[in-house]
Amino acid sequence: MKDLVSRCPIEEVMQVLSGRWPSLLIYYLSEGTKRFSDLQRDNPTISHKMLTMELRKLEDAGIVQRTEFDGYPRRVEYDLTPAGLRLVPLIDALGDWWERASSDVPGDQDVANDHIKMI
Amino acid sequence: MKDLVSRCPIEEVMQVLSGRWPSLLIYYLSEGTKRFSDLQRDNPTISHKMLTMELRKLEDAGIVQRTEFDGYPRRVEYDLTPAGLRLVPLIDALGDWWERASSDVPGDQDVANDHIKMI
DNA sequence: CCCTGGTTACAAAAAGGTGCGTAATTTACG
DNA sequence: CGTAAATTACGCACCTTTTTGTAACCAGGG
Repeated sequence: MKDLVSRCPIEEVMQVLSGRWPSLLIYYLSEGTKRFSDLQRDNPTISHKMLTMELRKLEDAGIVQRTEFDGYPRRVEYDLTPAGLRLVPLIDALGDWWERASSDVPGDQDVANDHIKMI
Repeated sequence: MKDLVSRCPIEEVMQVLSGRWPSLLIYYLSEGTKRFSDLQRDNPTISHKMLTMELRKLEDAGIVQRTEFDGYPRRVEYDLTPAGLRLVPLIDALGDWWERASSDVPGDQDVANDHIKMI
């Protein structure tokens, strides 16, 4: 999904939120300040490279604040920006919508009902 | 983004909403019933393969209703389901959030401000 | 050599595009 | 009248592009 096709804000948000990681990272960051290695522990299946790339993307989008500290083992902290914090409930609302949609569709034959609300 | 990593509803919604097309298709379908060829006209850059695949995905997710009519040239209609309709305002809220986030970040050097609200 | 956070180069995998085939019926043409 | 073409919504096979993973390397203090 390289570039936009419609110059509309919705397509733009989806461009940054699309993919497996953005929402997960935002969720874990909503718990509070995290370091690179914390986020690696939080989602063990993300590759090193993906984590840096996704964090940069979120930083560029103004969702995540990156703070670098000088020091012995170099230390970098990540937080949600105020805009990022405002985004959290919107993402939660999508999760709630999905839970409801999965449960009240009658002929929903798939495993949609054993989903666990963990974000 | 093949399979899930966290069994949480948010990751699941993002799996179906991720990408360039889902939000656009939902937007166009929120205008009312559309046929395959209508949707092709609405977004001329989507390939027919992508369009069928994305519509199937949205159908499987319970967002889109597909109705096939017998006839001379076969006719198929697509609508939003009730769940799909409930989703629309949530997506709009993301667009609004993005517009605000783009405008009130001071050091935002990119073109975020000339975005046009069209969804 | 270790640590943390990161970059780079290369390879694998996934996403996406192109074009052809198909159904059933109408219309167009010689 | 017989035949060919057009229409609509795809499925399939093949190929290119984009994304993601792997692994190796870098910095600089301990």
